[in-house]
Amino acid sequence: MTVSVVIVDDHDVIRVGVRESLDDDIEVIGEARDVESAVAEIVAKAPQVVILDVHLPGGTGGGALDVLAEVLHRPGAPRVLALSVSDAAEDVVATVRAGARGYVTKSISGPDLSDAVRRVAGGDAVFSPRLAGFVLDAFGAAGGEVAAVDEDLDKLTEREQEVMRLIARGYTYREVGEKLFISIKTVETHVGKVLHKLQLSNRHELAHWAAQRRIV
Amino acid sequence: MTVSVVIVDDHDVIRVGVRESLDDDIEVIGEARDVESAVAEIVAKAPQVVILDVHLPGGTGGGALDVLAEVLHRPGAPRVLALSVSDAAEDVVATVRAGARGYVTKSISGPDLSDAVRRVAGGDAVFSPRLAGFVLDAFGAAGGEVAAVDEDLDKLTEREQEVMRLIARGYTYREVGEKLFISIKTVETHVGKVLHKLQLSNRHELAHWAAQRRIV
DNA sequence: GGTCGAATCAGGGGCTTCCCTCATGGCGCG
DNA sequence: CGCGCCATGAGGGAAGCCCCTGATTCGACC
Repeated sequence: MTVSVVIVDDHDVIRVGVRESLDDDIEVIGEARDVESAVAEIVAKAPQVVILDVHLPGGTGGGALDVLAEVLHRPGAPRVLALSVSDAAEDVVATVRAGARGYVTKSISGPDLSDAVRRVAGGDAVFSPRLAGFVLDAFGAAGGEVAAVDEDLDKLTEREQEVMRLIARGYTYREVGEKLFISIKTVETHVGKVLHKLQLSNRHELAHWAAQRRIV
Repeated sequence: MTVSVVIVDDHDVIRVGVRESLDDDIEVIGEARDVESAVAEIVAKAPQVVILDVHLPGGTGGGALDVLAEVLHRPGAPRVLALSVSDAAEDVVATVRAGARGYVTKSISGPDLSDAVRRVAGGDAVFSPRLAGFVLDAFGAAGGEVAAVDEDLDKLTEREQEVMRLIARGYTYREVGEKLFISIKTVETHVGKVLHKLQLSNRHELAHWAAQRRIV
């Protein structure tokens, strides 16, 4: 039985690589390079599986998550296999929570990728060995916890996000104030609220937090 | 005139993608997936151009830099086009200083990649538009400066590197002192020397510096 | 045996970070 | 209209960061 797939990745080179690496019993019926065209392509072509790059330009929720949100709630939704260069726990967990049925890194071999696609099409969940631990930790241990990871960012107001980004990049309070034309004390207030809302204790953790979700 | 190339990348998918994206007048005569086999392959096949992934496993100097060091000093050395997901200034500058004749990111299109290969083969230097600025800054402004970037790390003593790593991870001076069983003042001294030797001005820049070379 | 670098540490000064309280003006919502 | 939320900002304090000078010990090297 052949499996139909749509490939979503913003890098031409990688789309070609994925397409050429897949076995003959997997048919590529569409490709897309950003959030908007991915959604359109998936709806139009209705593939069995979507191979989805996690770091995708466009959209508002961080790329791939937008596609998942848009596509999975429809009837006859495809199974989604996430493909990423990142093996950061946050990325994996967020993507799986958003509905991906598998998550493999780009270091996967051609045959293994084909195998992963077939297994996802058949209903299995597929994870690279080193990622399985993250997923089990996040779901097994947490029990019924299904809180969305991304809502953290939504808790911040516009201004807070703006300040947060600059702080995460290493600017001092003074420099942030000069950039945004506000006083240093206002910057302090914003930073204080950001740290509190995100349950962080200092600017280093904030920088790390932002780096993990590629906000910087 | 056809151009001969060797492709070096640890990801099967990307090697396939690059190979398939190249025009017919570019002949792939070899491939490699780590530092050691890359050097062997390049020496054996003597291609005109090497397409080299910047983040390569193996070796001691951070992957691609090892390959460059090993290959470029020989007679009849190939031209090297660096290929990377990263557009970080440090990566670019280090790679170019090590002898690469071009640097493009994986977001490049197939035709553009082929064009870049041909131009590098012909002796041009090729950089993605957004990277050109970094290169010009690093070389134009610095004049005849050719200092190796990696020697920066060598300038640090054992103890300084140890302290540097912990600071880069966000530990406070006090915490570093407790971890290493030395006083906070000694930590301050070490950090001061590290910052001076690396020409950095605070611990945030240090964290960024360390992250760029994957020291953390 | 003297010199030099590495590692250890102290004191102090100036700035930055983080937290606390408090206050004002604007804007939307019931 | 009052209530809450947001953005703005002030004052003050404890802790952290960065820099400076200066000092001791120890081992390596000539």
